[in-house]
Amino acid sequence: MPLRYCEVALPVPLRSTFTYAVPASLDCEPLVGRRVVVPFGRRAMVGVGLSESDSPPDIPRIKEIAEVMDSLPALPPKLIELGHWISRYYLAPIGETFRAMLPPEIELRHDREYSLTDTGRAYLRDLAAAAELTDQEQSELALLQQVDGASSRPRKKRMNEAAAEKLVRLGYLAARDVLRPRKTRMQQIVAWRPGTVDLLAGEAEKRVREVLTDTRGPLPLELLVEKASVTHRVIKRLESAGMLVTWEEPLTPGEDPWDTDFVPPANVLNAEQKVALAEIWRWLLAGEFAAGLIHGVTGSGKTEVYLGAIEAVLSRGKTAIVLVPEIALTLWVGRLVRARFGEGVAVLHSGLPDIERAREWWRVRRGEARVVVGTRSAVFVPLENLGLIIVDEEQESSYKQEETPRYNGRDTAVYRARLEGAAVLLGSATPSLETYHNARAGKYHLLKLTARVGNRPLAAVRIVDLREDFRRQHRAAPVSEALRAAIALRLEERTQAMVLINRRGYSWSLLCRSCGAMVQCQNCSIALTYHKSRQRLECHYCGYFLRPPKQCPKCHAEYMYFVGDGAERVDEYLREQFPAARIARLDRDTVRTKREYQQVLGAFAKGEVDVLVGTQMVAKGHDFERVTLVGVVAADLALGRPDFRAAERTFQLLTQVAGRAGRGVLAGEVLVETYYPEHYAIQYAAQQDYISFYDKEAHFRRVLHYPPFTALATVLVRDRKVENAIRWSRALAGYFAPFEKQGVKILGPAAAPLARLRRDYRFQFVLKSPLRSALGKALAGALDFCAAKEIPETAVIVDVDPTNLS
DNA sequence: TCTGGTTGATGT
DNA sequence: CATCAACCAGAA
Repeated sequence: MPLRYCEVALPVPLRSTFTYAVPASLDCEPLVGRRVVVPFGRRAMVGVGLSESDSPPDIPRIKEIAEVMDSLPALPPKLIELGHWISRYYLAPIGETFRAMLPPEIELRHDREYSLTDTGRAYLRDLAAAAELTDQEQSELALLQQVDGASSRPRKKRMNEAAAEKLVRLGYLAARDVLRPRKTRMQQIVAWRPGTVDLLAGEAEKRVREVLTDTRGPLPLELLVEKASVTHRVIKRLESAGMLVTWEEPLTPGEDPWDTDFVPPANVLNAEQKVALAEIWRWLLAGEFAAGLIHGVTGSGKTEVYLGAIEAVLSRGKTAIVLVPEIALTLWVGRLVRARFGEGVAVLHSGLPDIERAREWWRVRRGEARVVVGTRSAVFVPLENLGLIIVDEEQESSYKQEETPRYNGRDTAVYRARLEGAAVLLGSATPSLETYHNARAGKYHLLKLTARVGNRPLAAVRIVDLREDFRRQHRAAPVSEALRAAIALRLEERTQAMVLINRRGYSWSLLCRSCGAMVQCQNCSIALTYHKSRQRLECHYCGYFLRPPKQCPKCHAEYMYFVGDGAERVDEYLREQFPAARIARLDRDTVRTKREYQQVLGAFAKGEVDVLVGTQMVAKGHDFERVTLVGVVAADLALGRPDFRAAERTFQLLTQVAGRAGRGVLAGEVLVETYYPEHYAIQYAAQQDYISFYDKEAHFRRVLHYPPFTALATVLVRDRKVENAIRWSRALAGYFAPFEKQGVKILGPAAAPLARLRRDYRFQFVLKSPLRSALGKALAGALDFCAAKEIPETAVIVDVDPTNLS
């Protein structure tokens, strides 16, 4: 038997894999796809086996694999292929790429369960019948008997694992890993005891009864407390008075107690939805790769089509992945899917504690789940026999990972579907330019949903010209007069309003009137944002903060003033204007946890809040039936920035937020404040006209050589020392120059948009090419060039298909 | 990324 | 001459 060697990918930021010898004890073990523990430098590390070979590599000292962690390979072959692709396409270190695909590294308690095979049973009979046995046979007999007995007696003794594994290899035993049954979290359910005499004293107690009998029925304790707005003490008292019955019920994983009052919507499909679904059925029946874009206006019921599609794949015996852009949505969508398909639905996202995530991951790996709902990283779940991947809100930039490996979950989904011969369905009300372009070009099938559920009209959008507002008022209030009046009207008629201001903090900068300098972060060269409640200036990139100085740090003049209103200021202003109104703020400064977020939204949904002010967060909420006004303060903040996606982002945000108004029977109105009222992104958003927006924007992109007509990548060179950053980027510029002739346009090196971030000086190249292959060649060579010129790999960050140019 | 070894500035 | 942090190379 020749020695075997195994290529192992280790989670270090290096492009190479590492070769280890396979010890004799692992002779017959296949290692590809399995996680192994190997000595690396001074410590042990967990990596994954990528390939094996018999020929010794040309390396002086070769160490041995210490241990194999999984008996079932963590990664099936298709996922290994996917990992190689990501590493190649996004120029990500191979080990870090594979780490992103593996389950979190906590060691779950696997129990290995053995059972007798037919040959094993025969062998056991032979041994038992034999007159004389060697010591070896004696112990084998004992072991086999132990296994045989284990099935009848559940309480098993400790087993000699090494010996058992040997019998597995000889074919006498079959082994499988079972996870320890999970400790199910329990929740307390409270119900009203039927027939209890009504002797209630307090208001609170009456509310409890009402909730438990008339409006809801039995509820989890926490939810009851919330719904009836009472304290736990009230419940305790009622319980000891014998008016309540309580019992425990298991809590479904990934579900919060507050989620339990969920009623799945009725699923009646309209004509368009039926057409879309029929089309999807066709792809599934063909059984080969197909990609589709489902373009449906807000509120058109894309989700119903998703559910129908999942049902279709499941009925063909295949599995499905549903990707959503953020954690909050996994819960929402997860519940919908689970309500429809029951067990066999796993929810995976980075917000879960590692243990739970690993447990769900292995549950999926062992084939115990057929549908997985999750965020970006769920595109890697080890589902086999994959039939469908759904990417909801495909335009969301959160699908792009902003650290290595810098992959895009949506694009990875398309590639994975191709690898697995599955269908991929991208859904959006405002598709990204890239995706719609693909649909137009015939690469994706295009499915349209143009009617809103219940045929509700879209809200009317009114554009408020801030220039005109200023001319009349001659002072800039945080909120335009038109919006102020509109809010006043809602307060009067007792409906609700939402105000979106896409800037955190009180003011976005502190400026010196004397010298014009802004107070900057000392690590990041970015203006510090003033937070009034915390009385300090904060850096939103690195967390640095300081007391607002009285004097200018540069010229020491005492003329500092705050410029630019943020959410905190708008909130304060509205409270001044409407002292009687109930106003709540929703942004990263007021809500830290998911709980708080739910609470604020919950209060708003229940009508306990009249006006909700907040950042993007408010754009994502669910249906609020009594919202009749959505105001967008400074809608054009993004438009002033030198970002080629600014128009697209603005259009998407406005369209999305406009969809928030008029969800119920009351008609809605949207007010959009802007200094560029004639800008096409704002005009078409007001008209909710995606196609016209696409045509216009596509035209610009084509002329200016931006995606989807040009492949784009950024190369960032960074270092603590300016000299290094400059020297290295000069050297790289020399390397890139010849590629101009091959159709790659090189811009830079220039100071990156964030010229200094977390103490690093940053210089950036932007590479463009109509030919992706040419771009790829230039990039791939760049890293080799760096290695040759002793430019540290970690100083160079390549971002392929960046979502922003910083 | 992590680790350990080397170097040079600082202090007694 | 000891101590420490900043810097650098190497990991199979």
